[in-house]
Amino acid sequence: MSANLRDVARQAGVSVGTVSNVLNRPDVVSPKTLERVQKTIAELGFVPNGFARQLRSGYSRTIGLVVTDVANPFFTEVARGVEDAASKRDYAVFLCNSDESLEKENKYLSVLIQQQVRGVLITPSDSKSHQYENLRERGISVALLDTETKNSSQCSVSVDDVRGGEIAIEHLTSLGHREIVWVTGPDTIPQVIDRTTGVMRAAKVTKADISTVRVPLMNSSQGVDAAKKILALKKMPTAIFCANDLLAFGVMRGLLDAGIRIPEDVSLLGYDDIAFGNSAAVPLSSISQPAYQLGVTAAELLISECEEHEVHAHQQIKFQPQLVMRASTATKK
Amino acid sequence: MSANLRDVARQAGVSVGTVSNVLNRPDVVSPKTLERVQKTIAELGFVPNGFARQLRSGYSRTIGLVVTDVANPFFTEVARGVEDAASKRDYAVFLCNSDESLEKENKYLSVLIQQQVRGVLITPSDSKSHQYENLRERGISVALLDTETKNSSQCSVSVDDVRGGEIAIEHLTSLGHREIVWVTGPDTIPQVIDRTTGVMRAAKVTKADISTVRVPLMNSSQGVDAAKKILALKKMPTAIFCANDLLAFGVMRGLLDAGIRIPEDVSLLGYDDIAFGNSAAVPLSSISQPAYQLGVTAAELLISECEEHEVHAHQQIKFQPQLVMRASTATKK
DNA sequence: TCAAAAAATTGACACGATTCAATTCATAAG
DNA sequence: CTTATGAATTGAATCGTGTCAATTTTTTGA
Repeated sequence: MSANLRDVARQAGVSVGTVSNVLNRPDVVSPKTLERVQKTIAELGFVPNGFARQLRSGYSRTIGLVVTDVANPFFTEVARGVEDAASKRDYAVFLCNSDESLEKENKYLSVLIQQQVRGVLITPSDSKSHQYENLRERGISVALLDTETKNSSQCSVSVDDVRGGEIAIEHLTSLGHREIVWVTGPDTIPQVIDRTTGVMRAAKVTKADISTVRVPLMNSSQGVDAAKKILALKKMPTAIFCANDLLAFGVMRGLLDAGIRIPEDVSLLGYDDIAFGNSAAVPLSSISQPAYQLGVTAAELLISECEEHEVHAHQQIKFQPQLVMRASTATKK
Repeated sequence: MSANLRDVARQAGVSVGTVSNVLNRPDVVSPKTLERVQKTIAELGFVPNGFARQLRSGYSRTIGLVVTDVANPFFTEVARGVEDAASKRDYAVFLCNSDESLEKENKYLSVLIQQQVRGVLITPSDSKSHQYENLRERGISVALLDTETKNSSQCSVSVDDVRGGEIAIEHLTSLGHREIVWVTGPDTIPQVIDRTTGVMRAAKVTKADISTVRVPLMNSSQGVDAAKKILALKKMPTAIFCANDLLAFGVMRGLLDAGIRIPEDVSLLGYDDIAFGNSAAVPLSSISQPAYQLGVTAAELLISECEEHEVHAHQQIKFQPQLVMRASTATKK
């Protein structure tokens, strides 16, 4: 059906070995031949068969990316970074969506094994999982994305979530707030755990009073539910900090609908600083993370681990979050 | 390194053909042999090599999804639909982002060919492209996503964009608006072409006066630019219709920053009805499309085409868009 | 018990690219 | 003009599995 290496060789009047060299080591081919073969390749619309190539070399040029929620613009941005970096090195990316469920995560990891990916970039949906060892035994590199790792036997690229939690509380208390509600997801999610740690640590220092409102998923409709819970509290807080912007948007909607003014009645702070933040009903103050950069760095690190397995030194890269102040947080009246 | 078919065959004292049969057609193997071979497979921890398997069979269980902008929540939602449906049928999905560039689109199509995907779901970034025939010649099914096709030799799943354009203008004119600005992207993009057709058709009927503001990309920062262009017009319109919500968000920001009130001074209508619409500074009226459903349907259609190539009848499925009225559009004062 | 039919098994070949030892070609030096 | 040297090219062998015509073994029926 479609042209293969042999067809190209015949058409160009050279051997298959030469065509292969044109593709993989163009420097050893004479310029004249190189040009002729490349022209033939273009004419026939030849594209090398990845399977055959992989069968021979033993390695694929694909990686898997497992995130907890593609619908979250933060992860979309991360995914773009991963894809751009991967594509630059001629890798293709499988995108998998775990929906914060360990079961779905494991299912996708199986799929990735079947697809014989070279490496996997994963945002764990749970703080502990043994499946990763399983992958490594099969020679598949694994790097953690947006999560820090304690053991130095793996790469990780993360943002300092503990510090992020601290910055948030420091910001709110510096505005005079002491009664703060922390709206967050399941405490099995690594980011949630770290941000909570930061929140509690800073609260201790600044003598703030934190009440936690926990929801099962970190999206905007759960945020609306959280708002209801907050409205039902005996005592309304003067500030609310949400574990991500999606939650914050939901909370904002829920509060505004109930006639609560932001930031006059209550300050609202999000996390992630997604692009919609400044288009929101009340432009949302947030903790910003370098999402795209995170993706690029992670992909580069993973691919370098894949290709230089022997000399590769595991790295744990940690970016710093940053406060972005907009209209939704203000001094306590 | 790891055991292969031949090793198993030797160890179990049978031929490679028999081992292959044990794996793929266990019913033709005698129970006695079956058990012995399976035991050997377990002992050696043999896992068949996917590359070789796929190389031989010529088929993979992967599909490619090419969208113009993953950062756009509309496409994210579509992607989720595609992935859920694909995963249900044990297919993995390569996600590719063309950024509305024909060049990037073609590059990704090459990558997908290399990966020997079984089929491709594509949102064309240009109204004409010959590359698709190229794919089909290689036995890769192609279905169009979010784009209608004229010729019945391919599947397509789309939303009636012409009608969407009409609905928008009908809505705005029914509110009394006659001076309308149409903010849109390059007129090479199929959706842009269709929506423009609808806009113009409805404008003729309702005697509305349309001026077009065109930007090179359909994202929110381009929307801000569009707002500047609108502010520079000799005569301010009373209503603005944007080709997607991201543009509308940008326009909204640009206008609000300039002190223009929405909808009091000007009505603003978006397209896509993304989730953030009702969290926006002014909740955005929009034309809604069944994004998730679009993705699910497209994936199912594509996979059925892949697997039942002979008996498959190409279908062109068209969903209908719907007006969602929020606060950003109002009667002309 | 034997021939015919059915079931089970075999193993060479194919898939398409990569590799590398062997060969041919081009260039420079003597 | 010859030889030595390096550059360019060749093509058979290889990766691990699936396929299928051919062969061997087992079952069936009289």
